[in-house]
Amino acid sequence: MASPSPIRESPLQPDDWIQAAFSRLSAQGVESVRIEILARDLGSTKGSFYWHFKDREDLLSRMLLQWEDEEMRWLEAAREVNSGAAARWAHFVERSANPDRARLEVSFRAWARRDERIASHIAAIEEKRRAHIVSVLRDVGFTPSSAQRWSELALLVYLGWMDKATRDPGFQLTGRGLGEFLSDLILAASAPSDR
Amino acid sequence: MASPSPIRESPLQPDDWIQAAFSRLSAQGVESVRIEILARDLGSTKGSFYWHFKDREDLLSRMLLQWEDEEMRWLEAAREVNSGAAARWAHFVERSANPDRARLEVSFRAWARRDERIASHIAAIEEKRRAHIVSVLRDVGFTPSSAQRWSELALLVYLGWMDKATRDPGFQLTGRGLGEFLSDLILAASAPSDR
DNA sequence: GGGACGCCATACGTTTGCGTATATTGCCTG
DNA sequence: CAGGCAATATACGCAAACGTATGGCGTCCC
Repeated sequence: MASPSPIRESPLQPDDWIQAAFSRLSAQGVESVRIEILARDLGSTKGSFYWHFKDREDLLSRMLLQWEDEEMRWLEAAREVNSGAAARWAHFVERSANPDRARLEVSFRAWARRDERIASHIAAIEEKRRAHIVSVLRDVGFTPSSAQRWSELALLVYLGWMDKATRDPGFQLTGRGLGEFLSDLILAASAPSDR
Repeated sequence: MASPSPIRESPLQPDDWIQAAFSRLSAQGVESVRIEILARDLGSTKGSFYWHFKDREDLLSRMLLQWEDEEMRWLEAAREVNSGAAARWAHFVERSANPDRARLEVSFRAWARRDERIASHIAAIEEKRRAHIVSVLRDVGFTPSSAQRWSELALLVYLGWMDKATRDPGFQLTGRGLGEFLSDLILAASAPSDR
């Protein structure tokens, strides 16, 4: 678990540490991101770590920044795609339904619950995601207010799906995927036209 | 945080320790359930703890059992209430929407993600909860298969709501409550009659 | 070929938490 | 009022992690 290649040759980059830390974070939560463990995973020692990072906090904050940055960039990019609403929706759902990504996000969210700093970053991402969904729903003909309401619901379903999918591994396989859940929801929402 | 009354008089009961531990678990996760911290919270010392418990594992497993037991009992009882479906639904939602309960459950779920043992207990509760929702939906006229589908969705919304409500405290207040979310969902589900 | 510096290893001191072992205290009972 | 036991306090040894300090080793550059 999380020891990708004990054989190493060239100098370790900060990003190698960050990747190893992501791996731990995903699998076991922030608490398990331990410097000397990462060092073992990378076949190195703390000496290397403290050369690249000031301390553990430094690592953690770089992790947050990197993750947030990627999420934000993706959402930016997804907004500017000018294919149809259906395609933009599919695009969003496909990325969101990725189990590895879900595991990582769930771990960030758990972390956020114990650290106010993290929580605000999560909130920002969430808000951007919601705006994205709203724009898709509006393109499909939802009224502004119903787009708001249903985007909130869709996000709750998304959150719930991440929780469940990351706890029992069989869920994504045997059950229905996130896409189907959200489709059901949106179809139902579209049926009574407004409300 | 979590130091209810540093003044103590009569002998500490095992349950006092368990309650203090629940408090920590809710606020900061399992990792923060530390014997010597609980002792401080209770104005006591480890000596007392190890008289009542074998070790930390003992405490943790008793916590799980107690929580599971209460959830299960409640669900049993809720099933046998013979008021109308609407009342049973309201009953369920009211209990589920409790923020403190949500915080505790969310912490158990995070714990479950790192411990297979816990996960199976959570799964059992989840399953029972789903059965309860299915029975309500059926009473309201859903077909068996649509009751199944919509119960799954309702549970995802529930999970998502717990996640969100426990991360930003303003959410339960300014936004809509869990009840409204679920009502929207169920109303939408009822409209196109079947599917 | 000898510094200088980038990168890592090792050794150290400290804190925190676990679990055990051994007092200590207060009450209850004979 | 002397034990005895329930309940807790204190003291200890141990392990994991942190962060620092310092030593070693290769490479490049003059």
